[in-house]
Amino acid sequence: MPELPEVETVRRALEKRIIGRKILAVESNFPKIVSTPSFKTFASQIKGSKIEAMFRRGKFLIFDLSGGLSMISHLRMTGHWLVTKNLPDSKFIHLKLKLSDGHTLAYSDIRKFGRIWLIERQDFALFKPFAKLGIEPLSKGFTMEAFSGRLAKYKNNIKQVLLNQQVVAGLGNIYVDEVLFSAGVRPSRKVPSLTKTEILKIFKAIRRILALAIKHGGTTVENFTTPEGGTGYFQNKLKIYGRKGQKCYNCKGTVSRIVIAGRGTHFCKSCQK
DNA sequence: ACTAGCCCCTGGGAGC
DNA sequence: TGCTCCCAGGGGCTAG
Repeated sequence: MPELPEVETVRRALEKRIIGRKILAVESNFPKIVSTPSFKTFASQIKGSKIEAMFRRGKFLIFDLSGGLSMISHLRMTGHWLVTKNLPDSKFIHLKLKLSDGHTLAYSDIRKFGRIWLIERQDFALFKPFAKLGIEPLSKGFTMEAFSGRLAKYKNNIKQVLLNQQVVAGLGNIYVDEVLFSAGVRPSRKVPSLTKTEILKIFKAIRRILALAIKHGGTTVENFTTPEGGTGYFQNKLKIYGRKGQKCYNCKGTVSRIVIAGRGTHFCKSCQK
């Protein structure tokens, strides 16, 4: 499932290959993939525009287009972007953008959870999914003060709070488990029970693990691939996620799996207090 | 203002 | 082998 490091990996790969290209034609077999505006409006507005820049905010990808428009994409569970001259014939490809250099920029999504939006750049502030988005964890604004200040609002368990995009933008199920293992904190711990030292450990782990995961091109579980069709490498570095029943790397214990907030949650009973 | 529960989807694994 | 059932999972939405 694409989280911040996977989305950043996609952004970097796309940036190298599509900036400066014009969108010549727009096609879809599933118009609902475009959330707003209507697909018809979307298609007519982006046709002929040039892709000028690419950004990421949390798990959102932003394509800045000429004419003051931004196309925004969220991959949710199984979304992919592909750039290719030989597009495979796939029922999972829901959007095809023919580019001026002969490549097709295509969006594929098995479960169709992902969504695409088109907004006027001047209306960025009105774009609802961004309005409540939390701190960008790799930005300068992500300080221990800012982080603990955000946490102070919540009484829930730390796993659920870290999954909440209003607190820190971009963490998902895999990296929350990895962060809490690294920090030695049980996912079920209520936020008010955390000591300052524990919060500091979580804070540092967030930055360290996300940066490391980006360095390794993200994590491929389920079916994350880069726009070139390659996989990430961070799955080989996972210390706790998906390791139910296996030996903890830190101690002789066994990795446990429980469900918190409807998410599979992995932790070590002896290493995480 | 925060929290719980439901919903969207499909491939794949479990059970028979 | 092949059928049916059920589940994961991000985030939007509604209700409490």
